[in-house]
This record gives sequence, C-alpha cells and structure tokens, in this order.
Amino acid sequence: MQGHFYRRNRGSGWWQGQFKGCGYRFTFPRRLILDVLSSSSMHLSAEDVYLEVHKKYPGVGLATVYRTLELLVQMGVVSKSDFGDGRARYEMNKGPEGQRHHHHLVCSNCGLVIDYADFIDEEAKLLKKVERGLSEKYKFEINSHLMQFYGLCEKCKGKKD
Amino acid sequence: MQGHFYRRNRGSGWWQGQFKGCGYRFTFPRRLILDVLSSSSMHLSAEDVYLEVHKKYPGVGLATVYRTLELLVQMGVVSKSDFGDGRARYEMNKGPEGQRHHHHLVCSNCGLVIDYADFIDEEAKLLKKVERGLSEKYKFEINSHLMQFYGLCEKCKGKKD
DNA sequence: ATATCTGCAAAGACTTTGCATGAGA
DNA sequence: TCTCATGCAAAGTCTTTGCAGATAT
Repeated sequence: MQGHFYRRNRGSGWWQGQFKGCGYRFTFPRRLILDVLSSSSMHLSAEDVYLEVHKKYPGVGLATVYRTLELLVQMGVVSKSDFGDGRARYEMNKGPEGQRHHHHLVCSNCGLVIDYADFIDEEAKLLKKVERGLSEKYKFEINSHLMQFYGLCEKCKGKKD
Repeated sequence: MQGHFYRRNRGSGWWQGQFKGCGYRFTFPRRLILDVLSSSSMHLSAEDVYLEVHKKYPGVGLATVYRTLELLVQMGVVSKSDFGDGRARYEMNKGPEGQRHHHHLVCSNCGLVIDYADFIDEEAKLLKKVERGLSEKYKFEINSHLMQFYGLCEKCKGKKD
C-alpha cells in the first residue's frame, strides 16, 4: 500500500471465524465494511458503503469495497440485488445474530424500496415446497432466492402515470 | 436519420394496437426488435437483440435497441432481469398469444438460467395472497414480480465448490 | 404537417484490473 | 516469512444522451 498504515487488526470472534473458515483473512478494511453493513438497515450501493467507511477511515479505497462486497456475496453473508437503477445494492443476510432475510417491494416510479418480512412465514411454506419440486426436477441445489414485487408506492399511485 | 431509409412500415395488428394504445408509434425498428424477442426463448441482452436485429437490418442502431427495450419494459410487454453478470436481460412477457410468465433458476457457478413455469400455478395462489396483503399494508399497487432461485445446477453440483 | 423516432458518436456511470507495497497468520 | 490483501489510477463495460434529419399518422 502506498503510505497507509492500518492499526494492527486484532479483531476476533464470529466474523473472524467466518473468514478463516472460508480461507480468507479478516483484515481491517473488511471489518470496517462489515461494520457499515451491519449497522445499516438500508440497501447500500458500493459507493454508499465506501463513503461510510471512508468517513471513519479515509484510507480504504473503493476497489477494496467492491472486492470485499463480492467476497461477502460469495460467502453468502451479503446479498446483492438490483432495483433497476443501474447500480448493485448490498445488504447483510446473516450475522452473529442469525439470518435476517426479507423480500422487497419496489416502486417503479420513484425507486422507493420497502423491505418486508411480515409475509415471509406464509411464503416460506410455499417457497420450500417449490424449492423441493424444482431441486428434484432440475437437479438443482437451491441455496437462496430473490423475490421482489414491482408497482407504485402510495405517493406515486396518486399522481397518476 | 443520416442516410438510412426504412421501408414504410405498414405493419398492423396486435402490436400496433399496443403501441397506439400507449401513445407510441409502431416503427420499423420497433417491429424488428419485437420479432427478435418473440422468436427467441432465450434471455437476451441488449447487445444480443442488437446483433440479431442487425443481421436482418443493419440500419438499426444500438441506442434504439436500448430505447425500445426500455419502452417495452415500461409498457409491461417485456421483463428485464439481472442474473448477476452485469448486463440486463430481456424477455417477452406477453404477446398476441397471451402471457408467458415464468420464474428463474440461476446457477451461481456457471450462470446457467432455467425458466420454469411448472410450479407457477401453486405459486400463483400464494403470490396473489401476498400481493393483496402487501398492497393493503403498504398502500402499494403491485403490477409485477420477479422471482429467482439461486444455487448449483446439476453439472456444477458435481464438481464440489 | 408535426410531434415522435432514429443513427451516430460521444459522454456517463458503475465496476474491474494491474502493480508495487503493506499486512495477516 | 510467505502468501494474501490493498490503494491508486487506469482501463473496461454497459447504458444513456445530444442532435440533425427521417418517419408515422
């Protein structure tokens, strides 16, 4: 690195285990990125994460954020979605506290995204059933899913169009 | 246009009606693009569509393809999805023959995408139910949805990883 | 007739990559 | 110590936009 000195990373615990388990190192920038993702309930773009991390520690570069996010997606820790605005969104999928999966409601007009988990229980049953059927028929091993509804939010519904 | 002369478009029928109904014109490039989308059962990227259209009629530009696809998405005729390879995919959603909606099964390893419609009936019931609940609770007017399962296809499942 | 569309090329936006150097175990 | 990870900046990709001139109705 060119002139950046991180304080030694002696973080430990759950995350370090996750990384080590996957054969990766739990570095300081990675820890910062996880902190940002953990403490936000929003759907962050790579740049959002970068700006946030940058606020706390300006030494971290955007490329590292992209690389780390990709890594986390592969590890299944973070899920990546696309709400149609041309940039990927990332959000924590699981953490020390367990899963926090939810689905999305996207306004096609203003881009508002609402997370909901209220109907997950009802959906879960069917999803599991469908997953079983699909796995069998297509010999697929299903690990995750993405479910989004598109439409108009309360505000946009008003203003016709 | 700079030096391109299309043959006059006297196409008519269902599509023309769809366009006129939305206040748009049914032009020759648009017809070509629809032809390509209709005759392919694949998930085409904008460039795929462009290349195909270009084969039949080199005068059509890529920008027009993008503009038309976006228009079709807005009209609800085409659906746009993202399988994680950084480019948008388009596929016909409805046509003169009616709806042909389906969901996706995406291999996270090799990128294979399988369409399935087998379980749609079962899913439809729950989706409708969830839609009603969501509409009510969040005052959303739901128009469409996207549902994708991610995992490993038969081939990739074999080679561990 | 005229508001809408189009091709071309250039600009924009997001993401990835190469390389020398620093850090984790 | 010996890989793996990072910052910076440059390059890559996909997509959008401006504009003069063609087109649908």
